[in-house]
Amino acid sequence: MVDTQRSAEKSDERLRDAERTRAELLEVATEVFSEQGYSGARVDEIAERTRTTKRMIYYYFGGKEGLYLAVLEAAYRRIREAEQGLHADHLAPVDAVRRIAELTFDHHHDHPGFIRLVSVENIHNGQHLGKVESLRDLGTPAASLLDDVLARGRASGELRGDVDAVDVHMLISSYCVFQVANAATFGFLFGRDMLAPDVRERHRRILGDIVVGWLSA
Amino acid sequence: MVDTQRSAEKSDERLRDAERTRAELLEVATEVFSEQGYSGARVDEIAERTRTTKRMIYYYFGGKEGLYLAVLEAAYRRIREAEQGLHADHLAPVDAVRRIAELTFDHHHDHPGFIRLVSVENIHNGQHLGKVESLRDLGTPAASLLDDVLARGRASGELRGDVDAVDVHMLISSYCVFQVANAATFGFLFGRDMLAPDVRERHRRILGDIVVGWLSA
DNA sequence: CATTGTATGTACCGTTTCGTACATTAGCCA
DNA sequence: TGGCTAATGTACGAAACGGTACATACAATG
Repeated sequence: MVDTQRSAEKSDERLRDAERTRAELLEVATEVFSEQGYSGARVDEIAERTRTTKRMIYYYFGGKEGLYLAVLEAAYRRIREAEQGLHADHLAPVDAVRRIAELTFDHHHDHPGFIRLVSVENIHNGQHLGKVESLRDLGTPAASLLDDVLARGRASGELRGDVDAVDVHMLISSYCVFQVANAATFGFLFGRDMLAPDVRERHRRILGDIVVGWLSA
Repeated sequence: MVDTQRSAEKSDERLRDAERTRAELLEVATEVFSEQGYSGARVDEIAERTRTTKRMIYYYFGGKEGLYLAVLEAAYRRIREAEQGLHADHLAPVDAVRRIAELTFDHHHDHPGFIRLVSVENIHNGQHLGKVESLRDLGTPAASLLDDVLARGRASGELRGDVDAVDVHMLISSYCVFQVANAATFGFLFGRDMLAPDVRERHRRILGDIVVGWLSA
């Protein structure tokens, strides 16, 4: 009844496939915007790097800005999903905060494109982000995860109780974001390759030490 | 013999003044580049915001990229000067590190344009920064200042001795840079105005606590 | 005060870049 | 299987943008 051309779920290589075209456009656009910034990105370049044409950008996203908004939304949505997969309730409070810090660290290093996108958006004062309604309160999950751990630590006396979860998150974020977003200039000024495996490993451990040290009662 | 038009030193309002034109161009360009990014900045807009014309950008800086390089160099030079005015050798090691952290914090908040410029440069992978020979090893002063304090602390037993000065500097920088560079997106996601005076004051104190806590033996 | 080179203004050019009008085809459904 | 619509390709246009040729006026110098 169904299934004329498409076999199972992964329909492969139809000439016309709205979903595939949209997805490919989005993927390539994410790369280009994060590499060149919003103004630096060229609509023609994005199109050339896909199997479709510029025409489709206007057909599906309305224009350059629409495409950028879609990229932002998709990127943040992916982050949210990653955060939701982060469980720490089976660990002792001290171990849990270190775990959260380290996983956040890894996540940032593994998704430099997203970090760069955030930098781009900040250059433009977050003016696009504000337009995407669906991203309101996207930070809440991350904060409440930390909040839970802090509460448990306070109760058990292992963690100090006078620290705000968002402040903790900011410390972790700032450290992780910097590693990726400022690797070029910091690396240049201090002759340090921030992405080298051994350097990365040390930074990771240091972050854990700092967070645990700060929060320990 | 001298002094036909110019009175004393601050010659005021000659119609032709190379220094003034150059300086004004540089100042406005710093603003525009930090507001719009490299690609987003328009040569015409920069010119319009000064009392001179686009022609002068090409006359003095060769072009858009030359102007951007000059902006970068001037901005980093200013930072270096600020750092050199930072003395901490009269303070006890623990107080010294807190002082350095807090002054760095203030400096970042007071010069958002520079921070944004660094972000812009990182989006472009520091490709321009590498072209400015005069900026090699610009990080050294900041690192050695911290290095001295750490050495004193290690000698007196007040600070732990197994921490690298550059790592300390990176912690401080990351925290300070994030405050300014990511104020828009972080503020939006967590509903927090990063630039509000009371928030700023708390962040400042927290940074000091973290650094001192980490380094204390 | 005449001369000369630095500094500046105007008008313009060629290219890039975002966006669109128009034509066309693939694939779903009756 | 034939028609209808969603999807796609091509070619082009208009404005923006970086850059430059040419003309000119100011100011230091002898």
